[in-house]
Amino acid sequence: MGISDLIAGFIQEALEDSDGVLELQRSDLAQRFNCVPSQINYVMSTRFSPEQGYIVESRRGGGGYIRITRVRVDRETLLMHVINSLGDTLDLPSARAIARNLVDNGAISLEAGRTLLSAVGDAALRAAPRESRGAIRADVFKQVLIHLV
Amino acid sequence: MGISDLIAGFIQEALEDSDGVLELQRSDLAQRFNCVPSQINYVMSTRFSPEQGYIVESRRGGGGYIRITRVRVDRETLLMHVINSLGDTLDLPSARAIARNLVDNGAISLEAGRTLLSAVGDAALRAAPRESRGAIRADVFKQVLIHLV
DNA sequence: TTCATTTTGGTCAAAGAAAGTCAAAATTCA
DNA sequence: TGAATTTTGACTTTCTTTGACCAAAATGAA
Repeated sequence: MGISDLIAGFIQEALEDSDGVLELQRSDLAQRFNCVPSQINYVMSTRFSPEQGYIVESRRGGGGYIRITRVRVDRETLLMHVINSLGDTLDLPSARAIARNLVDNGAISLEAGRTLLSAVGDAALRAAPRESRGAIRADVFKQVLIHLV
Repeated sequence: MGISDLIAGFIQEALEDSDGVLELQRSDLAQRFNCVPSQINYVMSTRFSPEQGYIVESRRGGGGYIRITRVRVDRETLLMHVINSLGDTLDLPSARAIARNLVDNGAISLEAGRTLLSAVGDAALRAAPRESRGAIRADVFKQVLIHLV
């Protein structure tokens, strides 16, 4: 077990204690674990990605920080299920149907549903080449859902 | 948390109390927070800009002052303003800044803001050719906002 | 009135304080 | 062994703090 796992473990415990949100300083943490600061970035991107249910925000400069938020898991399963069922390409009618469903289920808010649909509509993707529109639509759709988890 | 944040916090509280307008003296404030006067200018420009919903006026000389006014614009106007200010192409950092602002202003919900950002992120647009990404990002961003108005 | 002085606030650039990126080197795993 | 993962560190970017110098408004003396 490497140092990355140690750091990840430490953060997860701290997240338990602090009930889901945690703010820390990159260099502090690096010192505590005796590693270079950039290793913290590595840990963030490999173990605390949105796909894994975390949101990581940060700020540079004096008084900078890294904030990690664990998102709740209830609708996570539902959303994950939907995400995993999506293929590499997606047409607009299907997108509409899926969004409608998620809203009806209460998995996402009406506002988020609308936002989602306007992001994958024809007007939004008009600058994209025809042949890759389906793929882009699928990517956008997935990304939005992933980040909503 | 740095000194700039302290100062900003102090001002915001004072604004609450005084119901939206506040007049103060640069050197007073600087003394109170034990910093150089120009730091006040820094705080003004980074935390009380018009984009963030404030008007800052000032006057030099004897009896000089800095007046901060919090302005409340209705969300429709604000959204329209933002939409119209967008160009044909948009980079990710700018998108982030704008979204953050809209959320802070209460013009869109946090959820919608997140949704918006994940829709224009790199992962969402990876299937789009590099050279048209900026354009697609701008289109998506605009469409989402338009539908949120 | 006119002009010098004083009292404010403004600008800008340099220095400092975090965090981010990227790719090479090291290590681990299949 | 070869590929994937992890560890490092040089370099970059962003945000903050500080200070030297500038500009404008008020005030009072000539």
